[in-house]
Amino acid sequence: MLPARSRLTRRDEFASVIRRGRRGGRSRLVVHVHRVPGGSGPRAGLVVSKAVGGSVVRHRVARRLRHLVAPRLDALPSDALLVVRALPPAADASSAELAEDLDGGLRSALRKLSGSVR
RNA sequence: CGAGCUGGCCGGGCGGCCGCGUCGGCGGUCCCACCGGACCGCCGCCGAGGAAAGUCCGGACUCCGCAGGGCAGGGUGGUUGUCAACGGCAACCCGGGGCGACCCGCGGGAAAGUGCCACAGAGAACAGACCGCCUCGCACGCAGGUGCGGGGUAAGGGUGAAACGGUGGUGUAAGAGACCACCAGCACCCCGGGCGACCGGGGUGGCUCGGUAAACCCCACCCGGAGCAAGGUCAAGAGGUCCGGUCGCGAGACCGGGCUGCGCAGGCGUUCGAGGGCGGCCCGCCCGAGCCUGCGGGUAGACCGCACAGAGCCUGCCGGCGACGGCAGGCCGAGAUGGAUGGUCGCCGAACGGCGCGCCGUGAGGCGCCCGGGAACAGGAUCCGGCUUACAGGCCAGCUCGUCCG
Repeated sequence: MLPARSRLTRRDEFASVIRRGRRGGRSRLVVHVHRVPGGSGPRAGLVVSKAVGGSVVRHRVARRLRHLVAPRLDALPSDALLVVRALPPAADASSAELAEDLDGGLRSALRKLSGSVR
């Protein structure tokens, strides 16, 4: 799972990643990636709002996403910040389905990122 | 064996691989004058619920206040206990339901006052003559009687949740607690029992009095306010001011440091006193030079609180009908802060489903096998005691009623 060091914790970091980062949307989730100079390893955060479901459902979705994000984090550059925002259909999706959407969202966000930077 | 009542408990299990958080230990790297700290790795312990939920009560804890008194406001509502406390719990009382085990009750006062009682019905709260019954007068008629008008009457009919006690008799033109007996009910008094709510018995009285207080209200008792974003420490901070330095002829600009903690506008006020203590108001007392409103701006980071030896949990004994209390021994049980307790695979698996197969039974159906299926409600966030609500299903104990056998 995600060690504490590679988590996003600050409110303004979340805000800037969602606001200024590159988006990759899928039906069950949205991936935001932003590069901040001086980063010491990629970090990630999750957003699961009340629209997704009750407390039990939200926690289940967050746990599954955490497990899915962890191995994919190594593939990102060390100055990357990642935010995965779950949408209501994620509530009753399996881990395999979430993985599919995560990979797809990540791919298109990274493509936009490399296009804009260069 | 069937039907039921009550109480308690559990609420998916096992394993492989990969992970997360707190704490502890060991090792390494780095910072450091010291104390110590940061990061990494390995090992070990522990790591969601019976409701963690709703946030409905009660407390612990923290801050504000403590000079009071009155009014207002809120809460509770049979009694006696129990508890840190409670609107909780226990036992009992009363009323209602059930053959019973048991269950249900927002259970003070309606004879202090006020309000409200739909529809139906003639009439609904100082009752009420629609039909009926009785009687008087007049008219008609030989008569039984009929019609019109006046009066008496709550026994009967009909309406209603409810029609102003019930049954029998005396009485009367017909009737009526008008009177009498018994019964029910009410008020008061006496005796006995019980800590008490209340129960049992007797007497007297006028003869009878509706419901609603989760309508106002009355009575008794209780109640300061805000809440862990409480609160504390540190850091940062916009602006102001002072000192020093640099640049500049100068106005000033920039840098560093100290103190303070913002700026602008408007209003009210400084012994004719705003405002605060004071929370709704008043009186009183004390403090007293600032306070209020609008606009703009800043902060919401870290640590402590906070992971706690406690109204703690488990076992046994004792007291008590019980809630609970006492004593002895043992145990230490999550602590995150964008929020850990998981992901994935395999095996086993309850409910449930199947024109499936076999056996038993007259039958509804039951049992076994096979196949499918794959677990309810729901996750801490300062901590406890309760209440309420949600919940697939399972287990245990005690008790009641019925049937059969002995």
